[in-house]
Amino acid sequence: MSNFGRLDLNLLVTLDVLLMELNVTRAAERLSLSQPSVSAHLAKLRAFFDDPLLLPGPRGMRPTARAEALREPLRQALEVLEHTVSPISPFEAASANITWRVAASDYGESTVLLPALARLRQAAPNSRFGSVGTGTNQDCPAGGDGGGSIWPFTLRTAHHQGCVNACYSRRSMCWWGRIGHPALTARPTLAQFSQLEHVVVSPNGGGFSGITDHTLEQVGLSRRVVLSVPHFLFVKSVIGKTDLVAMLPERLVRDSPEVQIAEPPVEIPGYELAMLWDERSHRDPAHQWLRELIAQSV
DNA sequence: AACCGAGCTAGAGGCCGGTC
DNA sequence: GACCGGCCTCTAGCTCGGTT
Repeated sequence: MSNFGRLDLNLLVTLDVLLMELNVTRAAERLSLSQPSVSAHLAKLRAFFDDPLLLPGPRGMRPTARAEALREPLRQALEVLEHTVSPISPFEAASANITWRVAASDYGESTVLLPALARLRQAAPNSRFGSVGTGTNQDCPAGGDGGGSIWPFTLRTAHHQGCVNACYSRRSMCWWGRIGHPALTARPTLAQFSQLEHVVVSPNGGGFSGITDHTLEQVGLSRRVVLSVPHFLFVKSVIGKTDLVAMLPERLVRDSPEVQIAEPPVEIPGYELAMLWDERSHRDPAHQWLRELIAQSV
């Protein structure tokens, strides 16, 4: 149809009802239009199809052969359209068969995803769950195979423009070193603390400063960061087997037998545990369901 | 603000089938 | 055949909302 682009698709709805009712007045009532309006629609349809479509007959109208040929394909096409534009149905986790992908650091995996995993498996047994690392320069994930993506424990950066951010927990930082580390029992001054050899976690790779360094900068000091690693769990091994010390999330190492905690000579502000997700996934029912589950599990 | 299109009400007229 | 009722079509004048 060469002039299809100029066709008012509402006219097809009118035609569909006309072919069901075979009566302009009843079609108008069904469409909540006036009878002259439906009559005008019919006139436009006749002009478009270059066919009378409906002819006056005994007790109503009779469809032409062209109209009869249109009836079923039109009905099917409108059903597809109606389904396409109808409101999104609520997410049914029990029967859903989708794949979620979540970007998280190893700390996020152990403290956020692990507690959520059992509930996730129970509530959505037919769905899959993929944990992907927080690599360098990654933008907000755009959504998985019909599921979605979430970034727990990620600091908002320029790469996360267009993401929705929800903080669901505040965490504190503690000073950690190996069992028997002399510095941790000597209650060092701030200057002595700064001279110790530190290890930092840089999930994006290669960074040598963090919240602690920003705090020290404000009092005119800087610490010796001699090791930067991308994974939190590796730091546990490092500080348990060397004289390096680290400022780490309290929950990460509190059950580790090789390390001990000490009060740092300076108060380090805590951090927000947050989820980030693509704005396009914000209203997706499956995505909303997973976000809610993770938030409840933390 | 002017214009345009869609839709409304109200009214007139034509066509058709049923009834007397 | 005349009359009546139901239905369709068209026109006029109006409102309303969107566009220019």
